[in-house]
Amino acid sequence: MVADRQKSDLLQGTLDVLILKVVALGPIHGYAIAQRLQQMSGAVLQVQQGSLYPALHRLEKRRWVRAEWAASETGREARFYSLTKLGRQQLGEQRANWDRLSAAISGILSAAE
Amino acid sequence: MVADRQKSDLLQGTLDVLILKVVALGPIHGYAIAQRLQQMSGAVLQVQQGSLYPALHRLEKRRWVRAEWAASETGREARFYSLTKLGRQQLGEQRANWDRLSAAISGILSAAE
DNA sequence: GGACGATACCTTGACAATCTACATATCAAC
DNA sequence: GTTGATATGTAGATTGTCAAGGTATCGTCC
Repeated sequence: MVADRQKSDLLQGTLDVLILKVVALGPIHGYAIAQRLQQMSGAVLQVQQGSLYPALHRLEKRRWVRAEWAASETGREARFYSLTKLGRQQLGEQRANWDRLSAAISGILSAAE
Repeated sequence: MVADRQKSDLLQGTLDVLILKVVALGPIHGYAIAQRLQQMSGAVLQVQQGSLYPALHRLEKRRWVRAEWAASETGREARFYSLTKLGRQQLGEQRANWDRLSAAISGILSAAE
């Protein structure tokens, strides 16, 4: 996941929860997930393919998502991912975790000098 | 940096900006930085020494912080870190980066289904 | 005197996630 | 027929963190 053109590489580990969230919005294939994240973030987030597919396989292995081949909007075959029950639970947990963490970090960064 | 007792390991790369921020509050030694982060975050963030010292050396190498030996509060010798001009600039940039990024992620995670 | 916990520094080895770059294939447009 | 978007995937390198260890000083408790 790249968050800046020049040089950024902030944030590791958040890709999973972002993917879970997008998949939770309805069955979707990998390529579209990346597009959706980019669009929803106002181009702040740009997921590289070399990050995306390993992440999807990771999530599938953990049974947080389920995959099946189906025809995409363009008529081509694509692997559609949907959230499992376990995945929905994970999404909840990790979302709470993100909230806690981002609040803690933001709090520190805005502390008065 | 550990954010959860059980299993967490969210967030990589944010340790640097957190350290820069704490150092910006005034010269401080490594051990105290870890304590301060833990305290300021309400125990959400716990920086391991194996993360802390490599990070400090990294920041020093990049000339974002400067280090010198001095006596700590307890009278013992310790390495006190202070922010350089470059470091102050970096802190500003990375803080802005964090704000952009966390806003983007939070926005996605709270999107309606 | 000796053990222990807190303070304070540090390194080593392994691991996990990401990035860059590459490879493949289909389809539409030109 | 070549380019660009769509769509999947892998390989190698890099990076940051973690777990685990080490050294040493200081105060306190027994």
